[in-house]
Amino acid sequence: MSRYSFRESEAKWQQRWRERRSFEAQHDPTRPKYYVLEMFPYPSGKLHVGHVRNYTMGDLVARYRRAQGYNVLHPMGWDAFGLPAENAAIAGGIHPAVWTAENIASMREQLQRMGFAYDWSREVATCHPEYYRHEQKMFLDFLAKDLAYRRESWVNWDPVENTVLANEQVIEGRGWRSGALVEKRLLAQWNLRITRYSDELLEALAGLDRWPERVRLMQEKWIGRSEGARVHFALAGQQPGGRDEKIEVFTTRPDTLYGAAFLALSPHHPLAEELAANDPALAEFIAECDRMGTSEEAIETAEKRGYATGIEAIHPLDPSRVVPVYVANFVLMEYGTGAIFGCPAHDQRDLDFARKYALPVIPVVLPPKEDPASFAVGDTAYVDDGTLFNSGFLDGLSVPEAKRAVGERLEQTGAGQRTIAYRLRDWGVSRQRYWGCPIPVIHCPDCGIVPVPEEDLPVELPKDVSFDGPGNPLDRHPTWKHVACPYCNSPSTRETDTFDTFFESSWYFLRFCSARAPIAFERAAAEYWMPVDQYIGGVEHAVLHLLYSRFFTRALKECGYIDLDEPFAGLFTQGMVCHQTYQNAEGEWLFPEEVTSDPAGRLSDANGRPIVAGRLEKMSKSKKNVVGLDAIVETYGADTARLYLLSDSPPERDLEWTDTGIEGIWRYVNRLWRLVSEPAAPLPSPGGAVPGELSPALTAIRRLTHKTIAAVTDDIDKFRFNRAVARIRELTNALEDVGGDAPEVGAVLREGLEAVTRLLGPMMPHLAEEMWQCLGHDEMLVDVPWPKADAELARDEQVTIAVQVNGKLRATLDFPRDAAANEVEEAALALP
RNA sequence: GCCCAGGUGGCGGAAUUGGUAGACGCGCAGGUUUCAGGUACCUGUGGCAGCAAUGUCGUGGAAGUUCGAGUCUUCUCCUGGGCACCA
Repeated sequence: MSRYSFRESEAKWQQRWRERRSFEAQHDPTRPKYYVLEMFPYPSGKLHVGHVRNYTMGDLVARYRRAQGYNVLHPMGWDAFGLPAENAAIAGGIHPAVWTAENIASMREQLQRMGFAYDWSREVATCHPEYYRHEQKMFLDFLAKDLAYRRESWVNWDPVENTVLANEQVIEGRGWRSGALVEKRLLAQWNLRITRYSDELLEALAGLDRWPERVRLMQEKWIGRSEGARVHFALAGQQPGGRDEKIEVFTTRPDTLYGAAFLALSPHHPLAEELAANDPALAEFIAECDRMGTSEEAIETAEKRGYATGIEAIHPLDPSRVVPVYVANFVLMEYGTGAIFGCPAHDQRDLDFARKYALPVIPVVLPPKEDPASFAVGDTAYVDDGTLFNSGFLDGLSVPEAKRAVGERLEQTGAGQRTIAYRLRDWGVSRQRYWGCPIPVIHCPDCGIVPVPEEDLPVELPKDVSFDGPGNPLDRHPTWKHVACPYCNSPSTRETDTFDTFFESSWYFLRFCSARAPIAFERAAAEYWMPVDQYIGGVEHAVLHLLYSRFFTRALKECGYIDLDEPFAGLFTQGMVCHQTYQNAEGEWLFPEEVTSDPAGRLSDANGRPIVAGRLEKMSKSKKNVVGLDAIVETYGADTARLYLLSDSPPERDLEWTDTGIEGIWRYVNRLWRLVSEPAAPLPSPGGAVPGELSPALTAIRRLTHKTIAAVTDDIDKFRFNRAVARIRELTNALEDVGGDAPEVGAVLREGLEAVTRLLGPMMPHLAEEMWQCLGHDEMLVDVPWPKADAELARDEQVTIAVQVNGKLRATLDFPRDAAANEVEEAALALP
């Protein structure tokens, strides 16, 4: 009994594919294209099985579409800028460029050993000037179109990484990478005007019908559109400086305007800051608000607090009424106008505030079936629809009607206008780090901030930097930042901030279309290949990379690079790979190989101390539940690892890595190999027809073969890879029972074996090539088209009908497919 | 708090439109091979009762629609994920 020798086989076929350049994509507008892309990795050092699961799915799609006749583009590259390289430099004295290059080399080697069908001629690494020079040019174009601007603003400061984070990178008040509590700082920052496309990015989500609903929903929430109105409140009486001041508030409930009991300003509202200049108590209150904003616990337990400024504002619809103006800790400067009006009766937070400061609670929306004379709001604000009352000209209207009526009135009187507010903020892209793309601008004492002229690009990172001081090494570099102003020649300094690394990943899919072009990308190539037909990656990028890329594509369109809105037509978000975790009594994590199990299932470490098996968690170095890819490939080969990653769980769900699971696949691999290398019946030469007259058993095999082809094709189309694998195994099991000397046995067996081989091709490409060759074919399987099921053969001649009485199965009856209904009924009724 | 997704054997998971629940695999049990263990191969495997044919119970829980519900409806519990002083 021979074992499949994956070592020789995998190396052999990888070399053949490379020699024949099987996977190099050619721009050919006469052929239908298919662009498959997996989110490119950060070159952290080693590939882990989570990466491999992602790329195995992408490779399956790429090879499948290729077999279907598409001109497939399936590239790979490296998201090569980022902090770990810089941290390695600080810790180990190795230059980020060297560290990154070494990691890329070893990860490329690992990918190639997996046999992925990448077009390596298009490989890119974002840290090369040949790559990032193009995004410097893009940035200059963005500046010209006012899509990029610099502004002093409150930013999220990560005290561990010593850099700024975008809102999207702050998760529960902590840096998305470092996990450190984020602080607020006022800094001059470069921003990209993503908010220009707020509405478009939101509207277009509806058209992304091959995206997971979940991701679209998350982006929708992130953009956070809300319709409302801006309302102007004039200040009453004597004003500071005697000026005619107004406070502009934003509200989504203009219908409740008559219920207004107070105005509240953000602590950073210009008026609040102005008042604080002459009011030490207010200044102290504002300082207090700033202090508590940062700690997580403070946000959790923060009570709604306000400071009464003593100022009053005139009600815009009823000049006889005035409301007090507070500065309040719960009003955000960044959302709406930084000021609100409070309607305690119909907003819970406003109600809490009003109760605390003894403000009036005036109900203006009457719930259905309530008596206007007796209705009162207790501890719970009434937020639903009803009939307006206590509201002048609005009385009797429903909430939507009142919103419209107030909007119209405000616009007539000039006291406000209807508007739309978004949660989405502009994207701050400045990072105070070395290992990123330099922002191509120069600070000139005479001309101000000026762009680097295009002919001076790229602005390259200096190689001779030191990491032994605090802050940004670029800033400390002795010469790099000192330049003459390109416009007036005055001694000037370069911008030392670099781009957020999401800048690079926002357009790499375009670069792949013409990866060696002297420009960012050739328009014709990009318009042929784009959009990406199938994008595959982790759901953790649902609002980061995926939103930035959608924005970037639109920004590039506005700058005339390409006529395209959406970069990714199809998106699939795969689950994580998890593994059991192990902890000892001290709570220290152990590697799986450090844990042994006795016959009773008790776990212990090498010294016999007891070990507790923890929950399944995403593989991570800190929890030591990682599985080394090299060891797996060394023991079982790439194909076995690939099939395991496809077979055990639905691709969108998390997968638990188990050693016994991969051993099961390894047994299957050997069974397959035996099935073709030692066939149970003499096989006819390839290409022969299967005889028409067959025994019922052989007919059943043929039927299963064609049913399997149809079902697997459908399953792959729908990303049900685990089911596709199960179907192929079912057919394999059936073929193992086939045997005999009659010539038609061999013919049926060959048909089945060839189907199994071709269906497995995109999953286990090396083994499938080996099987295909063993079956006597000269051409490579990679060039063989996808099999087609014969619909006639796949159809059942006999159907089994269940007979149920009161929902309980009592008998089953077999009928020919075209049996008449009454015939079946009669037979059923004839049963005892 | 709000919004999603999901609860099916010991485990991962299958189950077109409501129509034979548990495909495929892991594990487990018995067997063959082996000096032995492991490997490999074969057979069996939802629970309960029974030698068996078979009966009966079974898709988180409760109710409902239906000849018939894992699938549809309502309520509820649990798990995972996302968002959150958003005016």
